[in-house]
Parts: sequence; structure tokens; C-alpha cells
Amino acid sequence: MKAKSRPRPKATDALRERGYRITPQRMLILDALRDSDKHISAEEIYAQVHDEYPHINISTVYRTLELLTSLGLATKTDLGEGRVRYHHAEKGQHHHLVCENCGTIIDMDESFFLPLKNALLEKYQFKANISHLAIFGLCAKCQS
Amino acid sequence: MKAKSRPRPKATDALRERGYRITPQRMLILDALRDSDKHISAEEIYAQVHDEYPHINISTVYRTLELLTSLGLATKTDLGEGRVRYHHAEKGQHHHLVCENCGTIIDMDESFFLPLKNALLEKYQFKANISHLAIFGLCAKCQS
DNA sequence: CTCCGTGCAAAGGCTTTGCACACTC
DNA sequence: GAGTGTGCAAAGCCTTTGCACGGAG
Repeated sequence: MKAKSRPRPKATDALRERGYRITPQRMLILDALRDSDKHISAEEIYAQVHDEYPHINISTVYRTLELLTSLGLATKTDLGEGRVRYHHAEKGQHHHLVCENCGTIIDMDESFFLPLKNALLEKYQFKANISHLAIFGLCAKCQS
Repeated sequence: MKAKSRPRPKATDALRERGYRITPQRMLILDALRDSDKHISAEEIYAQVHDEYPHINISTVYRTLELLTSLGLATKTDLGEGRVRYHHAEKGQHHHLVCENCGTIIDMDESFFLPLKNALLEKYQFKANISHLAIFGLCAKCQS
């Protein structure tokens, strides 16, 4: 699907440094995460990796995603679809506006939460750690 | 568990008006929703109703909750636990600050989201329907 | 050579669905 | 009586887990 041979040391180094082994499966899963410009489900990663490496198993995908998430290399998001989505951590924090009618997902910058964060800190002394939140509602098209 | 004979016209009227039948199961599920002061899962509602009405089935709970949600009588919240929680719509909207360290839950008023809602409407023409959001972070005690 | 990572298969948890009977209206 | 709502059982979907083999270090 995409070239997989370009230099891309960061994530694999992070694995190696912590004593985890570099396997073709892990590389391919990282590639799939990186190549996807939107959030991707375990099943989609599996399908994508399977094209290049038919031997792979879905449980390996789940185990690898859990590992990457625990190392901070991937981020897990629950958009309320009954399935979790992942994305590469390098791509930065943002949030999602999910249309309850047509399912459109709009990416929203984190800066929208700054006033809220400050208000919570001031009022409740609560230090919010907002990552990949989903907010449901109606998109422009579906409001009529 | 609780008296179930007090007058409670609102929800049942809403059902009747729309042509839905009033059954003991539906009444008891509404009671369970109303009697719970926190968000409650389908399984918990089932257990609670089962005490008074052992014949009930879990699929009836799910079907009824879906009906109530579609009528706006109940609200569905996904707090990312792999299971959905419900609450009675009359109780109003609020949100939760969940401490990642000690588990404390602080109730937060909806008004904190007004600036955010307005910003989203202005920038994305997105009409946010924020209901029972959970925000994770650290409470005052746990920040040291 | 060691032992971590994987494939395989099965099970787990939550939720949905098909069908025939029962109960509300 | 008509037809919606229910119980029952089974399946569906996503995810996790136990086990033994294979491959990375």
C-alpha cells in the first residue's frame, strides 16, 4: 500500500530502548498507524497489514496496540461506536466532533479546551488531562 | 427496593402519547433510572428490576432503554468503560471530573461548557450536544 | 540458546435479533 | 380481537486469553 522502507527510527528506537523486540509485525502495525491520516480501528490495521503479511493474526494487532499505547507511542480513542480507534502519537492531540446524524467526524484543535481547562483549575483545582475527546452533536448539514 | 406507587405521570404520559404501551417492565425500568442517583448500566438496571419482577429479561431492558433514549426520556453515556450507562433525562445535564489517581469524582456543572459550545458553533457550525462527559485528570489532593 | 512475541482457537463481555407467545389497548 | 411488547435462546461483534511453537536478540 505504501513504501515501508523509509527511515523511521523514532518509534522502533523507543521499543528497543525499553527492551522490546523489533518484529515485522510491530513495524507493519506502526506503519499502518503512521500512514493513516485518520483514526484507525484494530480491524482496519489488521486488514492493511494482512495485505503485506498475510500470516498476521488479529490478536497480535491488539497486543501490539496495547503495548504502543502503554508506551505513549499510540493513542486510543473511544468515539462511541462500540469499537476503539487508534492513532499515532506523533500526530499530536486533537479532539473530535462527531455528527450523530451522518457520522461525519470533524477534527477540532486542542486550543478550544484551554478556557475550560483554566476554569476547572481555578474552580475545582482540577488539572484536566484531556486527550482525544469526542463531542457529539449535529454538523452544519444535518441541522436543517 | 423502593416504593413504586408514587405518582409519576411524566414519562408514562410521554410513552402513551406517542402510542407506546405501558407495561410493568417499562415502569420498573423507568423507576430504576429515576431511583439511581448515578449513571447506571443495563446490567444494573436488570438486576434491580429483577428483584421485584424476576421474570424480566435483559433484552427487554436493552430494548426499553433504546426506546427511552430515542424519545429523549433517558440519556446514554459512554464513559469509555466498554459498556454504556444511562440516566433519567429529567435529572439534567452535568459532567464528571474523574481523578486518575484516587478515583474521586467531582460533579461539574454544564455551564462550564457554554463557552466551548459557542466557539464550536461559531467556528464549525457544529451544534454540540454535550451530555454526561467524563474528563480525566488529577484532583487537588493528588497533584503534589 | 533464551525467552519474548506470535498464531491459533476458544472464550469472554456486552448487545442485538428471530421467533412465537402474552398482554396492553 | 389486533398487534405491540416480551421472554427465550442464539448469535454477533469486538476484544482478551491460554498454550505451545518460532523467531529476535
